[in-house]
Amino acid sequence: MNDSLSTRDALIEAGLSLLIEGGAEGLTLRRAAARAGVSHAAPAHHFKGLPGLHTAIASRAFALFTEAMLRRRAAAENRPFARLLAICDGYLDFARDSAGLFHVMFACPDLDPRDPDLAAQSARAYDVLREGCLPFSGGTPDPVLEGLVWSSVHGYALLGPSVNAEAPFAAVLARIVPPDAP
Amino acid sequence: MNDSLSTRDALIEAGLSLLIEGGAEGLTLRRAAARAGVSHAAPAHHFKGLPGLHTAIASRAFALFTEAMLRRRAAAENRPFARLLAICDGYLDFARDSAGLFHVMFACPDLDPRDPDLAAQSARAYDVLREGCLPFSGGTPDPVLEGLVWSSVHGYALLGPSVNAEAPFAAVLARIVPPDAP
DNA sequence: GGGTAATCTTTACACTGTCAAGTCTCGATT
DNA sequence: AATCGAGACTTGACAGTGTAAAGATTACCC
Repeated sequence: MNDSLSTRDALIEAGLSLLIEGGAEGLTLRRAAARAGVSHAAPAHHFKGLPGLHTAIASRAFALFTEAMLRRRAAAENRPFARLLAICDGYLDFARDSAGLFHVMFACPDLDPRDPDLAAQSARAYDVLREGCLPFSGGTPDPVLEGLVWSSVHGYALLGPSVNAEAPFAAVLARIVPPDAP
Repeated sequence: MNDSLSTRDALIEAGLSLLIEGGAEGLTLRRAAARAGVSHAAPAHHFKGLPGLHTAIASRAFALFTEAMLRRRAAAENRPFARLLAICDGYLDFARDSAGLFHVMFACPDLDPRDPDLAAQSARAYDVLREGCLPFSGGTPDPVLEGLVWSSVHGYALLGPSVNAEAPFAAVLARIVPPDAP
């Protein structure tokens, strides 16, 4: 039984590494099974087919995603703009360096949106962003500001090189919230 | 020869309808070939494999995308904020109603970025957005503002329901550029 | 006319996800 | 303690995918 948990995790870990190495197209049920050392039909017992594996992987990926944002935030100055920018930089780092995971998290049409684990992990990630916005609305949540920041960084991450050249994200963010006073 | 052009177009048209009917997973080389009335290997002569078909379809889809934005803009009041909002609404309409096409245009990892047709059509689409931003920067282009608007509407389109409830896009846009005076 | 290039079909191959049936192990019940 | 049974996993098969090679057919140009 502990063994079963271990192969389930092994399958998720194998899927993560396949996505990191080979991008969005690198992940395959059979390849993940092979890398985990089990037969090609083993995943069907732990997940509901490929969509199930996708959502399990996305759940883990959201945890790594949150970690990337927190890591950046911890290294930033403790001032509102610097902190929010650091969070967004973590967002952009992850989207750039782990494009395969990012793709499964946000562009995979077969994720199970009712999976409680996935919902919890993604909520945790968004909470980081939300909390970074708080200082700009006097400590009480401002849904419109949160939606704007979130949409902006997400769109910026996906559009990528088309915008970056002429508009670094720090400049974009400075149009949304006031930069720290010198 | 005219026949060859016609089957090439028939393949693209078949791909478009498959994407509209069945979403991103509805498109298949073989299905498009069958719907176009040719054998499953015919597409290989007109496109470089599936990636080639994808970029050809994306090119056409960008034209429809531009059309959706222009249609909305034409029905809007001739005031800066109303026009830019209308353009963005066209953007969001298309992303919602033609999710399959939108996915191929923006989330397909195998598009050929050097295809001149695709580059031209996507540039045409972005020009609409850019021109909608002009009145807010005194008539001279403002790359940072363009990047902000573009990222915001794109991110908003993809994050979709997670944000919409509490933050309609009109409210989001009103944080970026000043609404029209009453 | 003869040849040539393009268009399309046929055939084959490796790979994918999924399903059905069988094997095995281990724990609980009687 | 023997038996049962449920879960984990394998094996084998199937339909469907993209791609490549090789052959047919057609249209066009010299």
